[in-house]
Amino acid sequence: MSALRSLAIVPSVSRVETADEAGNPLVLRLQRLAALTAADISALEHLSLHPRRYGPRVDLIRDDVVPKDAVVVLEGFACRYQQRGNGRRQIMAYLLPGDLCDVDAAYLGRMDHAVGTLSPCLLVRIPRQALVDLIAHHPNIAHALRLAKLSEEATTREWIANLGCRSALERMAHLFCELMARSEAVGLVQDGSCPLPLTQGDLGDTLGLSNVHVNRTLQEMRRHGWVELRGKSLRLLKPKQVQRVGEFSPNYLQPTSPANVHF
Amino acid sequence: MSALRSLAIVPSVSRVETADEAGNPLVLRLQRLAALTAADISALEHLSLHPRRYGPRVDLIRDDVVPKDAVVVLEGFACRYQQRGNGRRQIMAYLLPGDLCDVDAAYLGRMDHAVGTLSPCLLVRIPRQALVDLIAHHPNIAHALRLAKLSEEATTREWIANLGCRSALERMAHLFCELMARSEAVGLVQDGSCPLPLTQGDLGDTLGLSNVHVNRTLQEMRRHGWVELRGKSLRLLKPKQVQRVGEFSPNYLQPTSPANVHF
DNA sequence: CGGCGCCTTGAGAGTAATCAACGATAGTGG
DNA sequence: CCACTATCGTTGATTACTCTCAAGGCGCCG
Repeated sequence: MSALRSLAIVPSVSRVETADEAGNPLVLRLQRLAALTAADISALEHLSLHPRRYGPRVDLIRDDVVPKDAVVVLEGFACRYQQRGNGRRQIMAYLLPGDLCDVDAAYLGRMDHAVGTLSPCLLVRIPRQALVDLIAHHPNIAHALRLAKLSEEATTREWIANLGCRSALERMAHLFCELMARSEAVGLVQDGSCPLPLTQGDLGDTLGLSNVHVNRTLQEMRRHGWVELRGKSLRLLKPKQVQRVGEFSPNYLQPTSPANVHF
Repeated sequence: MSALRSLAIVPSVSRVETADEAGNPLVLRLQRLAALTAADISALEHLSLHPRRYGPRVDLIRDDVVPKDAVVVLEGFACRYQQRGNGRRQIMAYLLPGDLCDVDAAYLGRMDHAVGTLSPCLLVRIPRQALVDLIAHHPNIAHALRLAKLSEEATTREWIANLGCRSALERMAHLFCELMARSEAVGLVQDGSCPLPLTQGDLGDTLGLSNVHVNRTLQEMRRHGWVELRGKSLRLLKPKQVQRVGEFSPNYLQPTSPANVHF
């Protein structure tokens, strides 16, 4: 893995700070999952050429619709969610920068859930055919996308465990650890802080808690000196303790192919 | 869909009741997802030739291990689960007859969860290579497996919604509806009853409830006259009401390709 | 027959939801 | 520039759902 990482290192002196200041998050993400050639990287960057800005709380793919293309998040947080009859909303997955939503759009029928932005976002929509071509001509990318998908599935399972057998405090600790790790993987951690552009209501809809209880749980975390929330960013002051409380282990976020498993 | 179904109908007079009395559940399952040729069906049946019996509560794939092959359930219930540090177990998916576990074993690294039987089971393990060959030579099966995977993912998301924003009674109602629908899809519903070879403890580990509360919730469902639990089978006496309470809609269980969506 | 696992019941404790109100903040329009 | 409004965060009081602990019953298998 460290071998793969070193491929990603670009001398920062020579880098121009462009629109994507920190590098293309999709490239950063997939580079952690498979070795990419220069051609692979430029193909990915080509995909991200014409992103569009979206406001917060905007639906990208509505429930019950047949999606036409995939979505890549470049900036901001989006999510998969379901609006329930009793007025409640359940968020079933976060889409962070570098995440690709519905790669197999080609095989998808009607959506059983919606996809929408949480914060303001910079997004690219990728037509079905472009995705098919990409996968056909770039086996490394295809492999990385498969692993990314496995990672998403594992994350979904982890959320089930989170909701099913942890207290409010434990759930929140686990979620914060996950967000920190995922942010780190796409270069969004600065100074030990990662972005958290969510309202307490959003957190509640994620963790199955009321916004009032989210508020009190956050206060408890602050009281323990575990976390600091300032602006829209999160800092873990005592990462080890938060991980222990949330029973967090980052393995599920970075799946490896059998070929890569040596020990 | 009804066109697909009719392909599956075999004159029952001419059928010999063999070990798999009700037909191969894997075939039944995949036939609902794609049209299969006689060659496809015989290939699937060939896979299931040498099943093995397992007792209840037996681990099939342990946590933290690199799985070597996929598993098909022919009889009984298995599950994906995670054992948590606090002594709790969270079940993250049920594997019913006809379900194929870890089709992409070829791409899987270490498991982040375990797979084990709940009830006594009849199972087949399918070596990686056999699966790769099957997919390569049977495009219809490959397609059906993709849809089955989508169905599993949708089910996992649905469980998140179940845990995150429903009461004990609602969760249980939803789960029972799902089990009934999935059983129906593989010919396991007889007389309005489907198999439910689970203990109340298993249900608790699925729904994020204590076994005591599962017991009381079951009593409430019986008191309402909604369900009947006898032997190890479940009958919905007032299916409509149970569906309403659980906000259940079966769409997520049977994904369709865009090509199949006409209306 | 004894033991074990599972189901059942009761009592009490605790966690989280709901309801209601107020404060802070940011964006909007006059 | 400031009032205005909406959204979000915070707090208190009360309710309710679910858990834990404890004990007894039932049925099955050795």
